[in-house]
Amino acid sequence: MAAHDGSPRYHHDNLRSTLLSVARALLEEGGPAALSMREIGRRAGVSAPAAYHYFNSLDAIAAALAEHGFAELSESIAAALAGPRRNLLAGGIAYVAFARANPGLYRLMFGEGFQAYSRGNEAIRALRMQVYRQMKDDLEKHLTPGNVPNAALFLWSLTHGLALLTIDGQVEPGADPDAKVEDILKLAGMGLPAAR
Amino acid sequence: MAAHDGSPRYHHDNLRSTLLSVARALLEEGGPAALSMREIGRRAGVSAPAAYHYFNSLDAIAAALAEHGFAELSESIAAALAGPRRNLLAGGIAYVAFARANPGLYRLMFGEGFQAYSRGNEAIRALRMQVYRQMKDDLEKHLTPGNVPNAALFLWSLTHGLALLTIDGQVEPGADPDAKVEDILKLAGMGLPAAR
DNA sequence: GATCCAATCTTTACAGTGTTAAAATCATGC
DNA sequence: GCATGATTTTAACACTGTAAAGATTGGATC
Repeated sequence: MAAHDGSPRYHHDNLRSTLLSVARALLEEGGPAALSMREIGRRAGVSAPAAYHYFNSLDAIAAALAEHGFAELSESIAAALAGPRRNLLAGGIAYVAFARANPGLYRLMFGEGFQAYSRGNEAIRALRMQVYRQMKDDLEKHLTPGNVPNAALFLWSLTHGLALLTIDGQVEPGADPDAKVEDILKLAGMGLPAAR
Repeated sequence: MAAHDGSPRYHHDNLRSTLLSVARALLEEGGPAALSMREIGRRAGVSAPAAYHYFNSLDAIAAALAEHGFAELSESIAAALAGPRRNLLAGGIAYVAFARANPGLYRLMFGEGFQAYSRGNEAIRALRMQVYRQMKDDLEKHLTPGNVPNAALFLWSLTHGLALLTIDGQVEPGADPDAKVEDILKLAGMGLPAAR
């Protein structure tokens, strides 16, 4: 079969990355539960078992997507921390913005997503810890060392919780979502408003 | 067939509640992903379609479990708020303790759990909002009204995030988990420790 | 250029799932 | 004692992930 026409070729050009991008689209359309080997194959114009040449299982595809996601998230936070505002608040805003922009991916990264309680999760837990570490490292520039561990867990819990509640539709978005996030995260810096 | 011997009877005595308790056990063993119509039937000693006399779908069983969970959680929080400490801190500790005691259920209540983005979730979102409302109502006793919305979202995010990170194994438990939770939640009341 | 090889993809098949439809069984009213 | 309605079963359909075996292809070697 000639290679220059549009007819479907037996050898796909770059199947591995096609599979991943198709899977990502699927993930954002229907959440982690919508990831399906057969549907991925279908959309890539290939039969389902073809994917097994590049990934051992559906979980492996999910893990690759999550890995990408962690890299993106980490980079996005780093950019915010190094940006014009140069502070933790900017990092937190970037964190929640990432979740809002990629809700399916964020759920995959931090939700059950995988066969819950199974092995593959070890790698994911490590990647999560890396995000945590990133936050912690920045905190060390601002706090006395003894306070860092609790402060880090405090901030991570707050940001993570806010991100999840946001993509779960439990927060009415409002006109400027970033501003709303900023309002909430600011409370972390000054504690609760004064009692009346 | 006589009814007084131990032989399996055609009519199960109280199948509906048996199904629910079996499902709950399954949920805590393997998380929301482990919920399976056929396995539920198997454990209840009944064939799978039997369950359809009491529930329209697997999602309906999950929804019933979640509903129970919200009632339990709400009651547990209310008890803490009315208990000897009578403050929000006690409520937050109870909240996280509930998640730690019922991780599978908590994930079902607040995770994807269901066919993500599907209809059934409307009821769940409403039940979540009820928990939120409970927290908000208590906050109104302590804050000037204008501050309540943001403070409530702030506290819910923090508590929810901490609960999830805890059951996801991202927080090293330590000797007294409740004390650790208390340490973190206390930071909400006084903001971050002073900069050095 | 012909031939072989390894990589790539397809077909086929198996075990499992949720769910529906029809048939069987039972408990209970008359 | 029998019919009725509630309960449960069996059989079947369409779907899933994945393993095994075969078909196809591009590229290296002669």
